Amino acid sequence: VGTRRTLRSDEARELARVRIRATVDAIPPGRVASYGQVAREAGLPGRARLVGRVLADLDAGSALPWHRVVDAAGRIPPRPGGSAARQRRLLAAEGVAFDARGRVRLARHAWRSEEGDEGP
DNA sequence: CACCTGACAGAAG
DNA sequence: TCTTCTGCCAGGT
Repeated sequence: VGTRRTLRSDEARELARVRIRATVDAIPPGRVASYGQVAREAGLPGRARLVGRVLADLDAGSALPWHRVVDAAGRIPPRPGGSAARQRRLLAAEGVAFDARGRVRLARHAWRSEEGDEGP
């Protein structure tokens, strides 16, 4: 192997990304998870921003359900690119309900990795 | 190499 | 409920 000095950290970073993508992919339809939650589920507590980076790097054709990731309060902050509207549409299509303020009703749609896909 | 930005979160006031 | 501040850390300039 030619360049082995950064191999270790590169591998670690790649592993983190893979785990994050796998976690997002595990969020069932009609449910949402926060960035922080995804990070924790992926075994990377406190690294919500990394989750954001990974999602931001996804290519348009990705099959990952990125729209099921919202912020800790169920909000979908306006992002450059206008993906917020698309996200709302995708979530609504899955039956996700929003409150008057435009926040996802976490009480009904928060993902619980432990349980199946049943809600309150 | 220093410095800044960002698909975040949690504590504090 | 909102603002400010601190933690975290990968990437870019």
